[in-house]
Amino acid sequence: MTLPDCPNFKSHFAELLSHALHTLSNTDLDINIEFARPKQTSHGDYSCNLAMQLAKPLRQNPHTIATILVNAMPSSPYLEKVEVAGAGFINLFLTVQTKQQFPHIVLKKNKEFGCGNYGEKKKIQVEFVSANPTGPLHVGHGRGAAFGASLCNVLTAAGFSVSREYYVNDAGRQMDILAVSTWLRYLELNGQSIFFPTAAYQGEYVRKMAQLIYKAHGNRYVHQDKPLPENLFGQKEKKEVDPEVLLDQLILDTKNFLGQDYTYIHNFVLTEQLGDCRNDLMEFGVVFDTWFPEQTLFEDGMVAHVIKLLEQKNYLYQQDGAIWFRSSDFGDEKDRVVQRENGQFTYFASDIAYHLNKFQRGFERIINVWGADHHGYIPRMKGALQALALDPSKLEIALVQFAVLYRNGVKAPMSTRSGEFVTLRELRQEVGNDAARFFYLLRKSDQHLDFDLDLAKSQNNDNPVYYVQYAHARVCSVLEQWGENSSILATVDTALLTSAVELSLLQKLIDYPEMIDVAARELSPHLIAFYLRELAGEFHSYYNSTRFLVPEVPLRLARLALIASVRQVLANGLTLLGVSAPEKM
RNA sequence: GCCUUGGUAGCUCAGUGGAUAGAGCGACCCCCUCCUAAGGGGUAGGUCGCAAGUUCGAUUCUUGCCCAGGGCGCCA
Repeated sequence: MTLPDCPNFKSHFAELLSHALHTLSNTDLDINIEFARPKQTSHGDYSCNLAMQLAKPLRQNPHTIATILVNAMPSSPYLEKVEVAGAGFINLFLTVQTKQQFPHIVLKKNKEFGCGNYGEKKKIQVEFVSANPTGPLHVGHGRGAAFGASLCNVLTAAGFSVSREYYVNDAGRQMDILAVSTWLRYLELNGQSIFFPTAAYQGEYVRKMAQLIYKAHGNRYVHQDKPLPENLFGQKEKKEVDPEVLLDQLILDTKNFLGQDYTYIHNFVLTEQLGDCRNDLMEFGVVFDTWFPEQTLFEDGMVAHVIKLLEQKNYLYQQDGAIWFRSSDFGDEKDRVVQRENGQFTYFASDIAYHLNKFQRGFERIINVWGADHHGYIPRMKGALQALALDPSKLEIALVQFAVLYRNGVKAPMSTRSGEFVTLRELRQEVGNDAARFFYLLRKSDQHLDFDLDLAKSQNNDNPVYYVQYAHARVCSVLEQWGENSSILATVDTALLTSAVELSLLQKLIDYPEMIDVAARELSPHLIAFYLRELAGEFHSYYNSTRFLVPEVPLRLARLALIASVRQVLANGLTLLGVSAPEKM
């Protein structure tokens, strides 16, 4: 017997049971027929609780129903037997021959094994990271990057046409604060004794940018011909003065003072930080199809357009000098400002324009990967979409919790503005890209991640990533010692794979495509990391219990075909996670 | 106060409306004349936060409570 393709056993069995159900009852029972993978092998390869679900509506005991269903089930070439057990479980056992086909399927499909058609080539956009270019990426951003990149890989494998996007906040107040901070440091380099506000960016990288400007242009941006604004000097931060208000005043002063030169400083720091960010992510194996600058939304009038639209639909009003959007009409707790009293549009305003733009680009699904601290932002964004008569269900938000860092058992500060944080680059250098990527995905994205830096940095050999990679390297080593062309393994006889550990390993291979499918449906790339650890574990057991390079040629070939399949699946999974699959360790 | 996410082994965390709740680390005991010991096998370790409810069945769903993280800006 050969399997034509990679069958979806669960849906196949569901059809069989559905057929049986129809012969049993005329009533239209709307029951989802689901299968579980029992922990105990004596409970079969798949088990179904359909009979228990039917017990109440049919008013019969589940065991009787199960027996009737099993007798009415059409036969399947894949099934060895079907048993009724326990309280009324229907347990299905695959034939050994069916399982033994899988090395052939895996080795024939190679990199394609696990790919599915759930996505039906639909266009889907995933926006992630999108950190403000106001400083180096920190380990929190790293989590979003690792999650987003792997999610995109999984969605691609599941058959979507994925577009990866980074939204660049190059137009906001934070960029102004960075530009001013840099200019102040630059003034210091020029011997000016000025006051540096605590609310400005304190990081060392700001001084470095100031030095770059100083080296290239000397005192060009001091504008010695006129006195510096008074606000730069002697401003003790008094308690009654809001430091943010002070900062806004400083931005205004700086813009007025520098005139056209302000644009130079602003663009310089933006280019520097964005370039740094891009390189950092590239080294981390995270690439984007589109870098979308917020600035363009202002330049091409999109923001003005969207404000006008909302105004026409009467969703805006003026109060306290600002313009508000009626997001509370759409379930938000309160209305939100779109234009500040000082005339500046808020981040929210340009974000509405951005999302209108996303919808206009024709994506069937739009996924935003946000830090969980933005969860309160969701109702107003969806509200804005509704106000614009766009379908809010097309927009899905995947929340990623920030990583909370611990150093020497103490929570490490993670503020970009204060300049105290562990950067993604530092983390990558200390634990390596592979370990960092894997570590991030070893827990659910929407869960808090307690990241003990000392442990992570010292972990190295204990890190689960090496466990998985080692399994891959071991297979490579065995195949190398075997020394023949492994392409012949795709067609060798596998009927000699009969031990418990071999059958369990075969079943694990069978599970892979379904695991990918679930990971895509649930936007959960962490499932891959868990799967790989289990597969590697079963392989290591196999390795220790069974010798592969045995003298008997047919047995040797069968076992090599199995471990070559394991290697392929490990490599495929690691690729989705953005982790390398080394041939030697 | 409101929103949100958690509370599962000593620690870090998976998992599931089903059958005997798992892994890694840590502890203890074994296994290299043998394809890489970055490995394997075993032992110990649990009131699945507490209490009600729904259900044939709840650690899983609902509600309440306790504890903890995060969010509640004319920042992004």
